[in-house]
Formats: sequence, C-alpha cells, structure tokens
Amino acid sequence: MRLAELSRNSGVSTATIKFYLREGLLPPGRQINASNAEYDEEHLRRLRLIRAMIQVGRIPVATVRQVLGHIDDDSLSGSIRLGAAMWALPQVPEPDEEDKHIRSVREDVDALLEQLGWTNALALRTISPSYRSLVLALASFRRLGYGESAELLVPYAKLMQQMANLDLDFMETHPSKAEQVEVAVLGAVLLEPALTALHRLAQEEESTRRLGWTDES
Amino acid sequence: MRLAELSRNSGVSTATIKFYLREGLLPPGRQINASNAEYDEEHLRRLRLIRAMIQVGRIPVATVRQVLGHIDDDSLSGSIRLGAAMWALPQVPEPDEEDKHIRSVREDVDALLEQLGWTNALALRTISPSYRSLVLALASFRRLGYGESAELLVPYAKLMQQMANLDLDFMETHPSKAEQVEVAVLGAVLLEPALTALHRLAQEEESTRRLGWTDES
DNA sequence: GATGGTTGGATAGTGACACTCACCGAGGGG
DNA sequence: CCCCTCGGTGAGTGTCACTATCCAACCATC
Repeated sequence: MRLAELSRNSGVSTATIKFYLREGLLPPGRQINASNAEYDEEHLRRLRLIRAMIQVGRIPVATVRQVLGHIDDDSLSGSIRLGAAMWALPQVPEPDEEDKHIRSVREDVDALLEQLGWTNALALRTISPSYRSLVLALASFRRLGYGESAELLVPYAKLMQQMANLDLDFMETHPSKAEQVEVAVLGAVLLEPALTALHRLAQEEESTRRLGWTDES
Repeated sequence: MRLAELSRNSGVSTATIKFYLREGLLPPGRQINASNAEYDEEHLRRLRLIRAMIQVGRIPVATVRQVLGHIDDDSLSGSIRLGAAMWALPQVPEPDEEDKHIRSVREDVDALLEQLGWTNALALRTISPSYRSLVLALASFRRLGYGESAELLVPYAKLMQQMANLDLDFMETHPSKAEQVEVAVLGAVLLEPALTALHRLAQEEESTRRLGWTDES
C-alpha cells in the first residue's frame, strides 16, 4: 500500500498521515527506494486507532504517542502494560491540596472506597489518575453546593463494578495480551463515550416516563 | 461584591471574568456608576458553573452560552428546558449516512432500543444527540474490527437504566425547576466524568482481583 | 487636590494544538 | 526524455480560551 492508498483506505488526508509519521504516531513504511514506501494492514489499523483516540477521545498527540508506546512495549508484562497504557490516557491536573474542598472530598472518597472494599484502589490512590479525576470532579460538584456526601455514589459504584465485570469478560474473549491492551484502551476511548450516550438516552427515556410529555410545575 | 472580589472568591482572574462578560456568559453586574458595578452570589454561582463546564467538561464557550440561555429561559416549560439544555451540551457531528459502518450500526442500535423497550428514545432517534453519539462511537469501534454485535450492549444498557433512575431520584430532591435543570446539566458535565473515573477504578480493582499482581501470559 | 486603586470597555497578542500547504529532489512509466 | 507521482520537510493556518495592555472615568484616602 502506498501512502496515497493508505489515505484512500482510511479516509485520512495524506498531509495528516505525513504529520502522524513525523510525530512518531505511525511507524514508517517499508522503504522501497528513495521516493517510495510500502504500508500494510497493520499501518491501516494503527492509523484508525490513532484517529479514534484523537477525534473521538480528544486525546492530545503527545499522549497518544505515549499510549501507543506502552501498547507496543514488549518488555512490559501484560497487566503492567495495560495499566501503563490506561494511566497514560487521561490528562489529570494535580489536585490542589490547599483547597479545603479537595481535602474534604478526598476523605470522603477514601471512606467510600473502604466501604466498597476496593482495597486495591485504596492502596494505589496516590498514583491512580482515575482516583484523581474522581476527587477533582467531586470537588467541583461540592464547590457548587451539591453532593454533600459521597455516600450518594455507593449505588453508582456498585453498578460500575458490574460494568467492570462486563468489560473484563469481553476483554478475556481476546487471546493475545497485545490485543487485550488495545481492547482496553479502545474501551476507554470509544466505549466510554458510547456508555455515556447510553446513559443519557436512559435518562431521557426515564424522565419522559416519569414526567410524561406534558409539563406541570 | 466588586469585580476584584468576585475574582478572589472564585479563583478566576479579572481578565477572564471580563472575557466571560464580553462573551455574554456572565450577566453584567448592577451598574452603580459609570465605572463601578456590583455582583452578587448569583454571579459567583454562575461563574463557577461556567468554569465547571469549560474546565471540567471542556465545553466550548459558544455552547456554554447556549446551555445557559436554555437554563435561564423562563418561557420554556421545565422538561423542555431540561431537554434543550442537555441537548445543547454535546457537539456531535452529523453521522455520514454514506458510510456503511454507520448504516449497519444504526440498524443495530435501533434493534437494541426496540429490544430494551426504550420507545421514546426510538421515537426521538433522528434528533437526539445522545443517539447520534452512540452511533458514531459504535461505528468507530466496528471500523476497527471489534464489537461485531450491539447485543453486547444490552447488559450495559440495563445498568445504565438503573443509573438513570438514581439520577432522577437525586434530581427530584431539588424542588425548583430551574435548579433541576442546573442539576441535570451539572450531572452531565461533572458527574459523568466522576462516574467514568469510578468505572476505571472498578476496572483496576477487578482486573487485579482476576489477574493478581504478578502476571502470566 | 494629588494619588493610587478600581471600573467597564476595547484591541491586540499568546500559546497550545491539530493539522495543512507549498515546495523539493528522487524515481519511474510512457 | 518528460512529466507525474512519490515521500519528506519547514513554515503557515485556523481555532480556541484566554491574557496583556491601554484608556478615561470615578472614588476613597492622604
């Protein structure tokens, strides 16, 4: 496959593919001669993964580069590789420990994790980006005067636990570690928006069911 | 409260507050004289809502303006207002109907909604942004060779339905319509990232539980 | 009544980001 | 031999959310 073909098959302009090559997101093609290179299915697949991360997941190019690096890093064992790739995905700012909302939310979240028996999450809470995201989001919520207690999250967390089980069941249907890591990353980048969409559809469905079409207030 | 105080109380620079005033996100303060204006708690609250949408939700300024417009639109009845505000939130491109993946995913999603009995979602599928997001995300997934069937989403959808019930229960604890709309928007902007974070924490928890700390592949 | 701080308003500039364009010399088919 | 296409490179573009600077008016304080 020549660059132009790769472009046609993927729907990505040659200029953009060149940009990805330059940025090191896409490995260079097999050089045939000084002005010709050959690309294969693997390139096409990688290109689509890159597009998914950037366009759907809004992940910055530099982060995509890191994530791909972890996916390809054969020196890491499977679960470490998965963790590395997943943790590279979100770009979470450090919570400001001076902020009183941050501190109180952090206590609540820790209590929540304890109550849920998520001992691993509790152990890794200082480094897990997910934990930091959770703290930051809840702090914003509290700053606005809502979400007095993290207790409200317990039923949500239980449901999320069931979802995580569904996720892992699906992941385990894929044999190779490399593919599992890719599936996990894709799950985070593509499936999560889909689940959010499902969530909102469910809300729309349920709210019309409760309130009806006409409105009284 | 003067502009400088508003800035101190919110942690947002005066330059940025001026920018929001100029952009029409924040209503002007009560003019005391030609060079003095008074802001109140409502401004502070609104400012924090704006920051939450822009910083946490990464919502473009123009979209924030629309959403706020809907929240404030007293001419709309409650549920319409809620729908308008929620639907203004995501910026979803039109799915390309020429694309075969889009078309096949659309059929699958319609079948899924039918199977779930989400008749309202089915009726509104041509205009609901959530529906479009779902189709786009699943199409990307399929383009990469995964997610052969939307059947896989059924258990996820059932869980999302339970979540939507939790959401609405919480929303109903707030009496006024205006506040309910605000809570719903905040839920979409702030709670959803929190839920995503919970989801990933649950995944980490469950995967270490299944795979253990050491890795064998 | 000078001073220093603050106001709303306007204009232009910044930095990050994801491309996108124009050009280049090197092949290679006709 | 000619001209088209190839891949590579450097510089430019558009968007976006600010941000910096200036301005004249105004007010409290010294």
